[in-house]
Amino acid sequence: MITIKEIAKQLNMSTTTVSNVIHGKTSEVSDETIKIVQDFLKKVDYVPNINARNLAQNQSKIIGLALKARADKYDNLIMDPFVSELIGGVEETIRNAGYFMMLYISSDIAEIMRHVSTWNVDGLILFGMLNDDGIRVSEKYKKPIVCIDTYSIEGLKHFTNVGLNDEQGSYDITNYLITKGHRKIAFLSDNTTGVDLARLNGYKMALKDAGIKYKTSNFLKIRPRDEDIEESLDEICKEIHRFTAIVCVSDLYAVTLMAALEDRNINVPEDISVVGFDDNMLGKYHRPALTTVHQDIKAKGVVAADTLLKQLAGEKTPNQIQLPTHLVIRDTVRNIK
Amino acid sequence: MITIKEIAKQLNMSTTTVSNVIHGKTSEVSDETIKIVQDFLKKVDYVPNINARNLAQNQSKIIGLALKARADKYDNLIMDPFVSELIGGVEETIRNAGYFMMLYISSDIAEIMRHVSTWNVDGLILFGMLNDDGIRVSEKYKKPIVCIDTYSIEGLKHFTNVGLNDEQGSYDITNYLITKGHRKIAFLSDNTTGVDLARLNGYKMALKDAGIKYKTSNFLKIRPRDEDIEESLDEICKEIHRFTAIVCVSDLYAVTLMAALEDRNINVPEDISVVGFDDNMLGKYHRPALTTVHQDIKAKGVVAADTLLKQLAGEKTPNQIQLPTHLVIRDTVRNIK
DNA sequence: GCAATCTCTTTAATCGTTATCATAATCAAA
DNA sequence: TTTGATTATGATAACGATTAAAGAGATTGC
Repeated sequence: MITIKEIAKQLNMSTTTVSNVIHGKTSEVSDETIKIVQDFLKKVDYVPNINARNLAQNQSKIIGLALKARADKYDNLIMDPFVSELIGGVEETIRNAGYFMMLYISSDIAEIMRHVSTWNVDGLILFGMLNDDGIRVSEKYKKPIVCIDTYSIEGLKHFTNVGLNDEQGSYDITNYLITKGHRKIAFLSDNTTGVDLARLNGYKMALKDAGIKYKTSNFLKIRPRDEDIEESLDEICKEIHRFTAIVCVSDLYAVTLMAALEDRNINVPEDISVVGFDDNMLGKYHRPALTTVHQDIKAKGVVAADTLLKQLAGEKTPNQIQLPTHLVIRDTVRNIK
Repeated sequence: MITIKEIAKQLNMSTTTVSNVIHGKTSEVSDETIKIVQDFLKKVDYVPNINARNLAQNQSKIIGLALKARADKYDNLIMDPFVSELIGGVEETIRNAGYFMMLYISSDIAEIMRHVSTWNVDGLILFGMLNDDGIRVSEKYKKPIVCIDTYSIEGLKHFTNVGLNDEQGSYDITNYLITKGHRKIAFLSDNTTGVDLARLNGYKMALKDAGIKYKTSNFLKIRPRDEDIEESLDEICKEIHRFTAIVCVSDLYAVTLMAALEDRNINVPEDISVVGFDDNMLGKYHRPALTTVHQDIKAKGVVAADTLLKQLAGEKTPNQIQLPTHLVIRDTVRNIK
């Protein structure tokens, strides 16, 4: 690899001049010299040594994307088929801005922060990572952080969050069921924190606005995608007769549930209506096709990256950015009016 | 951020001594000094400046993972839901070995190589990237490269490839159909290169071994996931009556096809049998559940990363590593014997 | 007692860029 | 002709870590 010093020597000029040309400081260099240097740079296929540059400028041009991962491999964001869209959105955006992406998959926010300071990472995107515990660690880190899908109150005070109006989306689809005559509506999820809690609240609010009382027995708890999921599906299917519709916290669970229902000869939507949230392939190719709430997961990545880039450029950004959702009406809801 | 120089000054010793302790060169430093330095390092929470270190050592501890991406967003590896598993496999493996991962999503191999030399990347994993054209560019790059799912003859001469025995997997599932009495078997794919070609060949070979003649009309061409897919599905469904079974090049296409069949009241497996390849969620949650060929996509990433790490350590590795596949018999094949 | 041998520590060069400041050259105005 | 301003170029010190080579003390052997 050829260096600036070597180029300067071969062209009989100083490193400063070469460096100025590289950085387009045209006012400092004569047109003639600029041409000579540029031609030579092209000829020798010069690539800067980024370590030297970053050392001199105390920067890195790296943006970190940290994804939550638990030891339990089935509850691991990277195992979710649709994160790759988000990753793609982030990568594309930051590469267009001249940055690089370093990907961390870990549950240990302290470990990530250590990496991040080692590499002098310019900014960080946290996806699904930030609990109140992580805030303390992240605060030490003086560079911009943007979170995705965080509902931590503490976190929102300190960092920008990009997410959906999960509550509204969930409200809308529950309300859609109600307009179709459903009143006995269950909610299916595997936990009641973060995004899932917001979706649960939207569901509850729609019930309330329709004058339907929410009982805890309306909540169907499914196990995460692990060995016990079959057992919990079995329990859920036994409860099904109490409802005419089920709001699932995600398309994945909606499709999982529908497979289990079909195995037990319970028909969707004739016997029970099912709706999801996310609008991904899983529901799109299912038959009957899943009625669900659409979100643009790639856009989440793009917007988060854009926001971070703005912060790096010194711009102010809002604390909370909510991307829109909309209903996708397909074939899993029966009109029972 | 505290530097070695500053630490040395505060402890009244030289940077060399501090550096030696950091690098565990215990033979060079007295036990007493080691303890003093280590305690101090912990106290001030020292993190090395990686740019300075890499500059001095001419390395980067970065491994690049390059994924093919076309401008056409529907034929883009990162849009494939199941790449994320592979990414996770790579990341986990290299992080455990003290490396970092930089992700490139691009179709321009020259651009990637430029990034890679800028960053002094220690090694590279190419997924779906390497055509004969890319070889020339990659050869200039003197560091280890491991490919995933490459069938380029030229490429295999130069770089290690990690993949499946796609031919065998495809042979096996076609053969399974034959043992169930099928003889009029179509093959569905969107192209005939690389992995898809290998799978096509396996299918053809199984046909041949069973004394069944392959005709070009057996090949059903589906369009990639873009606007025209519906049109091509329509054409395919009209041809369906000529066959009793269809071997799809992937689970994704199998599921896409089955949705289209259902929309036309053609039943699987009563009217036609369908099999896939990959064994992912899509087929698992479909009803009837998809009979398919299993591959471990995360393992691909892990093995590729392991192989690269071995090469970085100076070990020799085989030119070609093929991971096993196996049949997953579910409910989309009818016995017509 | 003196050189030889170990231990441990220090000095200083190096990696490739950037950035500050100084110098040199050119030109115009006073 | 001096002065000042402008433009082009050069010399050199950072940036933070690694590392070869030299130096300083302490210990040993004869």
